[in-house]
Amino acid sequence: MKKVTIRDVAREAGVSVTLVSFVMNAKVGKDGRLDCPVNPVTAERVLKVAKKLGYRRNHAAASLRSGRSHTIAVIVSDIANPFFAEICRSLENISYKAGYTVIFASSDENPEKLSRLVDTVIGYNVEGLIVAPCLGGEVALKKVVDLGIPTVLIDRDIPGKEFGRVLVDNLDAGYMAAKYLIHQGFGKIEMISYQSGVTSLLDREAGYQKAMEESGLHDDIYLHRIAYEAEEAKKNVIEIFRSASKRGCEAFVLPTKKISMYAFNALNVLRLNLPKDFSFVCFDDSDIYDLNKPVVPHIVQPIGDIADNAFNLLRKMIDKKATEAEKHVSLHAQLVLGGSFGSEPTVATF
Amino acid sequence: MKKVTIRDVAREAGVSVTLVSFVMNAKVGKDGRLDCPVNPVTAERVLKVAKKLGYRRNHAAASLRSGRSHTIAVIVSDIANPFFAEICRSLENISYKAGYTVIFASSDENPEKLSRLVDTVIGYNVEGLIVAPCLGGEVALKKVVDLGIPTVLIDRDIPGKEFGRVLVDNLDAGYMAAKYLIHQGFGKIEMISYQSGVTSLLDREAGYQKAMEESGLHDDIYLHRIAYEAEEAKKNVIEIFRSASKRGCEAFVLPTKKISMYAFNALNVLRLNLPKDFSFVCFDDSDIYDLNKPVVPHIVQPIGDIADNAFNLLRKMIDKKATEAEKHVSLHAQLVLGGSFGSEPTVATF
DNA sequence: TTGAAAGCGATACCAC
DNA sequence: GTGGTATCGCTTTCAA
Repeated sequence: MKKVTIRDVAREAGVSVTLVSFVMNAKVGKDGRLDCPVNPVTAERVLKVAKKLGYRRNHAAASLRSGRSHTIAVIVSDIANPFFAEICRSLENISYKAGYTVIFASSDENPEKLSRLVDTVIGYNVEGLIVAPCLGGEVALKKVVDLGIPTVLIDRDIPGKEFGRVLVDNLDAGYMAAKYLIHQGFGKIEMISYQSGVTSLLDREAGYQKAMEESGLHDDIYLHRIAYEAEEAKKNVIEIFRSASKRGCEAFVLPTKKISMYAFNALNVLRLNLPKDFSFVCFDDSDIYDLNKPVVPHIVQPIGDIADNAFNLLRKMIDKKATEAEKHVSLHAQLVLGGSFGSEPTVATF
Repeated sequence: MKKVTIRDVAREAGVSVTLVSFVMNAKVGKDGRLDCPVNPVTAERVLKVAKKLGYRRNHAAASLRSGRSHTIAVIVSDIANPFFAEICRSLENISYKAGYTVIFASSDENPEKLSRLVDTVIGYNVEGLIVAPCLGGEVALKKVVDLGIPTVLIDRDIPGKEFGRVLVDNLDAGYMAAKYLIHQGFGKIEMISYQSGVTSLLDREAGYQKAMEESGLHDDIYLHRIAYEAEEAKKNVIEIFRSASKRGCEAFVLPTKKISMYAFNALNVLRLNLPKDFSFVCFDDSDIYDLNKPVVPHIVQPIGDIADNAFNLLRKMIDKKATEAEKHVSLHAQLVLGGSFGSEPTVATF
């Protein structure tokens, strides 16, 4: 079966290619009729022929001629990370509804790959980019904005006036985590973070500290910094837990999913139990948070909101309608206190 | 900053567009030099000019003219499902290395959306498709093969001679799960599945039954079929567990991650413990399998292999080099017995 | 309301 | 080795 072009349709319908083009690009108005300068009867015929022949617009040709691609690119730092996978799912849905096609790619935290990906998607004439930058990605992204391609940053920030931004307030998230534990009556609250913190982590740490200070617990601030490498990190956390009760520690803020997993592992190894020996506020999502009794409080990023805002902002930027104020969106994280697979989560905001 | 075309490069380098095209499409041979009929000195100059001007091939134009897009589409049934997210990640990596760009999309188990997605990607002149079909996706996919677009099925099978297939042997997977428990000395092994089973589940059930029969446990086969809806399913599973010990049941095969989660939930609700009261073999991946002591045996699909095989098969089909025998790849699932975040998993095959 | 014709930026073919 | 040019399928004036 060979390709059906606009000419085939035109010939078969007995009209010019122009007419066919008009019809194929017409949007259906509110009254259900096509809003294009074509006789409705003719339009109907064209539509029928197109369908009969199985015509499909050749995107390459349309894009080449019009300069528009109705395509955006989404580049995340790791598409296998459930957080990013969810973001991609949402973005794909939203874009699809808005008539945009999405090209996804994963930079795998590699600035060089990011740079080549950027070249590729530029070649696709994408109208805009949504990027979760990897470390060192500044150069590649500078290139994109220099070309005048609207770009929205998510998850991580990097400098640059032209970027749109949809970021979660991580200071607030860390603050909320600690504050919740304080409200529960705990005072000796410790936090376990990484040695080499990225901005998002540093912000969460700052939030924890702010909450502690605000509640007169300045002297109880205890911030651990573990190795990033897994085996080492596991050991570090076990050490921290081994001596924790001696210090009178009652609760932990665990600012990433992985750190939380290390903590659960340590509980296992030391035969400790969650509500009895310690309280946790974890981050992100895990089956184990839900299956614990009671549910482990955890802080999640509003994935749907991130995707919505990122796409809408990008569209505004594409249409050159984004004001400077709109170009920086800050979202609140949420504290999840209950609910599990199948049930609506119980959400709180402090 | 405006676009740089091949003509700009040609003018600046003082050569014809043909030359530039040759150079830009040349592959670097083993000896490090470009394999194209161009004077190396000229080529060098062209390359330098192209770089200076920031030339990037216009993909739409190239694709329009050549009919090739170096693009494949991957359509999964739910991109937020970690299994598919991992598949996508692997596919993106492999394709990228092979010089292919991937368009991802998610049909969200909706045949209509699948159909529209198919239309869209066909318009992109994709050279091939990798699809995890959703229920009712037959029609849309028939359209694709009718157009002669090479298509590889993963995860689920649907009829059709033209499809390539990379599927996991689910019968084998179910067999392995039951066999492992039998080897552990259990006899009263039950399985919890859904009422409305898709093929993959039915195969796993058949595998369980085969293993039981083979070991002379035909009379102990007990296959529960719970509701698909979450709240209902949760209750069903709790009921099953409540009466299980009275029946003398010792172990369960839990053929999906969700069913496994319901089972863990039931343990919680009924205050039962895993090694003491029952043994499980679960499916897929979950933090909770790893954090249990000992690790909960679980069966995983070989994601990397699926992606590798799917892409390689697709390439062969694109190049029309796939024999009929090669068009059906069957992969073995793996039984994971140990290891957790940061450590290599311990894998066994029966 | 309709149609003819000019390109968009690359590649492919053919001539030199 | 190198260059001229028709062409891919569509959108977009512009004219009728």
